[in-house]
Amino acid sequence: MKTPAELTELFRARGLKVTPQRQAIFSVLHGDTAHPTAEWVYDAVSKSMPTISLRTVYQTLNDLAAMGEVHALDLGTGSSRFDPNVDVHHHLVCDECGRVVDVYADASVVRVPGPQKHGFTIDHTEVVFRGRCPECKSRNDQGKRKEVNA
Amino acid sequence: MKTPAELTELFRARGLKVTPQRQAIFSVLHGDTAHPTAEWVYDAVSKSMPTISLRTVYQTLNDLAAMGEVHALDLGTGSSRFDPNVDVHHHLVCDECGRVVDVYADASVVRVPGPQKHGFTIDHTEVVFRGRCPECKSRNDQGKRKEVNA
DNA sequence: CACCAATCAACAACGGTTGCAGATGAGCAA
DNA sequence: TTGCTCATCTGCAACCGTTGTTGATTGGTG
Repeated sequence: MKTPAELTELFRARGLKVTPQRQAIFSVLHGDTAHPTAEWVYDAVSKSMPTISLRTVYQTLNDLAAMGEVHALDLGTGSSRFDPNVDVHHHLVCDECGRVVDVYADASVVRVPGPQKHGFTIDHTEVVFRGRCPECKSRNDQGKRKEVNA
Repeated sequence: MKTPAELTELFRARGLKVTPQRQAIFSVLHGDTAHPTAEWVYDAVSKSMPTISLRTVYQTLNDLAAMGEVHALDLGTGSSRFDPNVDVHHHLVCDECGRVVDVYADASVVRVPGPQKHGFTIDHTEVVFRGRCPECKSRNDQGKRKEVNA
């Protein structure tokens, strides 16, 4: 994603005001790879700006999404995730804790066979790899051992 | 998905009662390819059984999902879709109207490069092709013509 | 430096889904 | 068939993530 300074320019260029709240959100997002929820961003920004409202966070995240500077993801983890990485990429999701990591893989090799297209125009292809992250795996192993011992 | 008769057996085998409500839901789902929401199933069942509650529909759909007889899909269309097709397959989604159609394509050709796995174990790969269905395309074309003429 | 639209925070509303409590009825035994 | 008992059903309220609304506040332009 763009730097906070670049986003500041972009907002100004669009006639949007650059408030301290928005700047705080820019800097929280910058370099983030954890695919945060709105709530998570709210908590993070609240640390340095306790008076910010969750509503403002949603507003700014939606503005950024509308400008294409972040992507909103729905990965079935309950709430939307916001992805500051706007390069073409895919996701690896832990079905247990919801952790999401970026994956660069070539999805153009999967094609819809013509007869199955039903006349659709396909804009893009999303690939979601689902499984377990190492942390959840080891937690499960402990659980299993306990069960066996019990 | 299994036939209503087979599902009846399955429920009985599991000690679950087979109520008229459940049977009505089985027969609505059987052969359905539209990936209905709970609300849609509720409306359909209500036609023949006007007193059924939405709560019961959710309950039965969740039971079926827990038994693996339907899959719950979250495709970012607002509400969960229930898919009676439990074969391995993927989906083509219209970003405009939310229509979903099944796609049989080999996704095993997309792999996560080892270094990007972060220690995850990958259970399965979901591919979502996004675009426009023919109906929405033609509706848009009309809109565009109007704009141009206006 | 003043003005006014844009933004803010707090609150209520919203849609989808689930928890709850009392009424109902499926399945079993006699 | 009849009656018993517990799972299920229904209707309602609560819940969660998100968005609309409102008056108060604030930033940027002239």
